[in-house]
Amino acid sequence: MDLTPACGLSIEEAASTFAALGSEQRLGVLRVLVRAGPPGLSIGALGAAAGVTGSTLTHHLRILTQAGLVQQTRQGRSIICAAAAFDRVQALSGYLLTECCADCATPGEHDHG
Amino acid sequence: MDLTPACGLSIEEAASTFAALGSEQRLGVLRVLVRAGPPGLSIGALGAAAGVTGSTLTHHLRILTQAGLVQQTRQGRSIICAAAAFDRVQALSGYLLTECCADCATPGEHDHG
DNA sequence: TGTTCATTTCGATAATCTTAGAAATATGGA
DNA sequence: TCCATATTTCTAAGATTATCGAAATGAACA
Repeated sequence: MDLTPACGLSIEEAASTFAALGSEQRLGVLRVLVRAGPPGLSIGALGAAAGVTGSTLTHHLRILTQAGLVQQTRQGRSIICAAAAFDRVQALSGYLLTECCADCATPGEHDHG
Repeated sequence: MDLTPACGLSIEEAASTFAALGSEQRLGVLRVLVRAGPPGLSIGALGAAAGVTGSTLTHHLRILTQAGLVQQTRQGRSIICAAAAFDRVQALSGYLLTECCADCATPGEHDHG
């Protein structure tokens, strides 16, 4: 039986991506990063803005990067980080909305109120 | 300074909701539940279908319920669980899309391809 | 090549999460 | 009341995650 969902995320990928977002610290980092926009921020600047530095920041950044939520590019001595949340969040909501609900509901009908 | 986002989720709520989804086991439980649709399933039936039982299931169910992803109703001897993922996923994507990106992008412009 | 700045790896500790068995609680029925 | 069923609480072990300081690596520049 094929369990691969339509949105292209396996249950393992979905879980680890959700887990990557499941930390206030990382959500804070991502927040700074997303607000910084396409140009991104160096890891140093990011750490200063988010209140996380050194090896701890490296740790969280690895998790966010592996989840595809952040992209890194070397620029001179620094490493520039930029958020890539749009696609991921769409894939994530797609995971629950399309994959999980394929049998029981039509996505698009759900209402917020 | 007010950090409350437009989508109504605080960073703490967002993080704990993401964390609730950040487990293959819980994602599996939620999957069964969402596919079961509005009528829901008893905890026993849910556990049997998802391959999780007893205290472990109680544990995961508490997390999902506290995150607002699952709702429980007593029905005779059993407790019926039903998924409430639609609203939450919308709030969650809203969190990243609206709250995080308020300064740098207009939600709605992001494209999947 | 040597120096400096930026980031990572290493190593250790504390904290949190997961899982599960056994006992306890709650509900419905005889 | 007594019994059977359904779920939870208690308790504890094992696994994973978070955090941090110090040393190490990588890149640019004199």
